Amino acid sequence: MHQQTSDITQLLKSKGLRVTPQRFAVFASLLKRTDHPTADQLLQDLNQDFPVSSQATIYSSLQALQAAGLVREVLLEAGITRYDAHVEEHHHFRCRSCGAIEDIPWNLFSPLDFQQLRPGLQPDGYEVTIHGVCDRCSS
Amino acid sequence: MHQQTSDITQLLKSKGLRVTPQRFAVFASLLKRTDHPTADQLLQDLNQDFPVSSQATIYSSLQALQAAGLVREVLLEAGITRYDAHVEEHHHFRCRSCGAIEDIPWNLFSPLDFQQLRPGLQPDGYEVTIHGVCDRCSS
DNA sequence: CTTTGTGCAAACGATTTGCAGGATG
DNA sequence: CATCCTGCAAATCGTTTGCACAAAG
Repeated sequence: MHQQTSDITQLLKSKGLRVTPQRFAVFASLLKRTDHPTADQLLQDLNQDFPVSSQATIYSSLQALQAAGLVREVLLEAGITRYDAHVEEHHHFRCRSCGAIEDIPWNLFSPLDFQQLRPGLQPDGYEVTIHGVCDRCSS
Repeated sequence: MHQQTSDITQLLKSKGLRVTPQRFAVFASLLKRTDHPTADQLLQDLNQDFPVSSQATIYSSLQALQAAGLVREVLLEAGITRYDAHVEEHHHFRCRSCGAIEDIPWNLFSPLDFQQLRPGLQPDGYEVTIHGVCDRCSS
C-alpha cells in the first residue's frame, strides 16, 4: 500500500526485473486496485487515455511479476484468470449472484492445523474461497 | 461411490435430466475417477476404445450435470477447468512441482467460524486450497 | 409426436508465439 | 553494446454456437 514511484522501481529491481514503463504501469495499477482485474481489464485501464502497452506485453509483464512473487493469480470462475498484487495472504468471498469478489482478511479465521495432513505432503500455503450472496444481491 | 447402473439412471432422472448414453457415460466416468479430469481428458477416456461422445456433447453434458448439482468445477490452475462428481464437500491439495491434485477430507479441519464475516455477506459454502509439495516430488 | 440431445464444423475469446526493431542496464 | 522487452500479427487452445438429424419420454 501507498508505494512511492521510486519504491516500486526499487522493488522491481530488487527482484531482478528490468524496469520498463509497461511493467511499471502494470504493477502500479495492480497495486492501486483491489478488484482482481483480468489481463484485458488491466489493458483497458492502462490504455484508457493513450496507449501504454500491448496485449502481448501485458501477459509477459504479468508472467514476470508472478515469477518474481510480486503478483498472484486468483481463480474463482472457470476460464477467467484474475491478478492481484496484494500478495499478503488473504481469502476470497465470491457472490454467486453478481460475481463480485471481496477480500477477506487473513486473520479472520484461526490458522488451519496441518498436523493431520497425510504424511509426505508438505504444505507451504493455503487459501479459503467462500461462496455466497453479497448484501447488494440479497436485498 | 459404488453406484449401480440403474442407480445412476434414477439419479439423473430424479434431477429432471434425460438419460442419454453420452450423459450417462460422462457421469459414470466422473464418479469412477478421483483425479479431477479436464473435459478433454474425459473425452479421451470415453472414446478410448470406440467413439462414445463428441467434444460439443461433453461440454453440454458437463453443463447439464453441473446445473443439476451432480458435478462441480475445480479451479486450481489458470485456464484449466477440471470436473468432479464427488460433490460431498472436500478440500484440495495441489503439488506445485508435479501438479498432482489430492482430495483432503472435509472434516480434517475444524469448521470455519463465519460469525466475524462482514454483516451482509451470506456464505453458503467454502473450500480450502492447499499449495505445497507432494511426497513423490520432495524425495 | 414434441422436446431435447447429438455431432459436425465454423466461430470465438483468451493466451501464446515468432520475429524485427527498440530500450535497458 | 549485449541482453532483454515491446508490439504486431499469426497461431494455438479450450470452449461455444448454429444447424440438420436422431433419440428420449
